[in-house]
Amino acid sequence: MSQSKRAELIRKALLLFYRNGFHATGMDLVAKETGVSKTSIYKHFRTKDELILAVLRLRDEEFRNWLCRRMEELADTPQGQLLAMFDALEEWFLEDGFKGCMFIKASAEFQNPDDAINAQAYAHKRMLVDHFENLATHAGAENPHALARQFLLLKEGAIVIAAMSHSESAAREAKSVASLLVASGLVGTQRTA
Amino acid sequence: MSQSKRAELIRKALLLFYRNGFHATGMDLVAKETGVSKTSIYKHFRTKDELILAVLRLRDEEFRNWLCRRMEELADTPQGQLLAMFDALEEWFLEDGFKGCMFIKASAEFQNPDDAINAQAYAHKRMLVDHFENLATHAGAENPHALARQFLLLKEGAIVIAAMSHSESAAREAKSVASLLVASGLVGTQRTA
DNA sequence: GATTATATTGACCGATCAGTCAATGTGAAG
DNA sequence: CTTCACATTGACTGATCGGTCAATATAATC
Repeated sequence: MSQSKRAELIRKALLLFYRNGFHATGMDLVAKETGVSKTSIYKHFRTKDELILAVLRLRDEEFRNWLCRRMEELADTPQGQLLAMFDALEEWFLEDGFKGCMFIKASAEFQNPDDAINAQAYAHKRMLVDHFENLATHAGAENPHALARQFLLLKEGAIVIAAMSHSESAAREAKSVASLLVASGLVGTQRTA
Repeated sequence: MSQSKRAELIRKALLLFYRNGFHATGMDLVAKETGVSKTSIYKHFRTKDELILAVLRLRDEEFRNWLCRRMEELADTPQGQLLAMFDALEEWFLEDGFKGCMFIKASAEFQNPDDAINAQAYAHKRMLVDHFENLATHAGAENPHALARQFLLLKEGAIVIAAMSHSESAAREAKSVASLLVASGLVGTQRTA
């Protein structure tokens, strides 16, 4: 199987898992939708869980790339980019087919802490918070780590509520809280940039 | 089937669904664990979805009762009770067997907005936010509705992160943000109570 | 105690689950 | 053109899925 074929298989599997859920999506459906026989799929992924892990790797790369890029495009200062995250989230919430965060859902369906899927889902969040902390540091925050964790809190809350309420308004609500945090945590540093 | 037997069945089913997930928990397991034959179960619940709805009704009642009661026990002013929610959440996160929010997980596993399970999961959140809004009103908040929505945001974010990280620290982080919100949204009203 | 209505049951249904295997197709080396 | 290594396949496995049914146990009525 060529590299591109494999990538396309993972991408199509991602859509199926994202739309229908992990347990609710059978490998027969994955085979039918991708046009690749189940035997071939199992030649490249020893188990369904391994396919899910590959899907999560792709999603992690694509989502973090998209979010970080969008934050950079929407603002040109560290604190501006932090706040712009919620504008990017709002765009995401408004997309057709938005169905919440794939990692939250993966963690919810595979709750065992020893499960590789569970661990990888959380790893995605840790990488995000690391990025936030970098930005917070460059923004001159008093406590970059704490600020980053608070931003993660707001981001996850907004995603969950957006998915459950089928509305994008949580993005703006989260941003208003985030603005307050930035104003409060950057006291004494450049706040007008 | 007596009322108590039925209630016990729902309670045991709740534990199974909470621990293993909805799709991942088969009705055969429910029958085995409750000691009630599958046929009897289906005499009282026409489908698995109806059993899940009954489970969610029980969970909604128990969880909201517990949270509201705990908030009242931990503080005696409206704004104190709002903030005490995060102390209550921390207690919950520290409980053995804490596995996140059942309604978030139900919404994640049944994503179709037309699905009764999806609707009922969100209804739970709306009832919570109504309670928050009541408290915010009595606390003299400038914009009780907005404050309530922000509290929901923080609560859901804290739950998701606590479940994913297998740690209770998100409760305190959320409370620190909430304190800032209360201090900022109650300007001009009694703030020392 | 006989009769009737209701609960409950184990066995069973077709469909689907994750995963496998013998057989076939395919492309490169000789 | 042959051979050989490998990729791909449809058909199949036993287990489990949600849900049903004829038969049995139970309890109330007369």
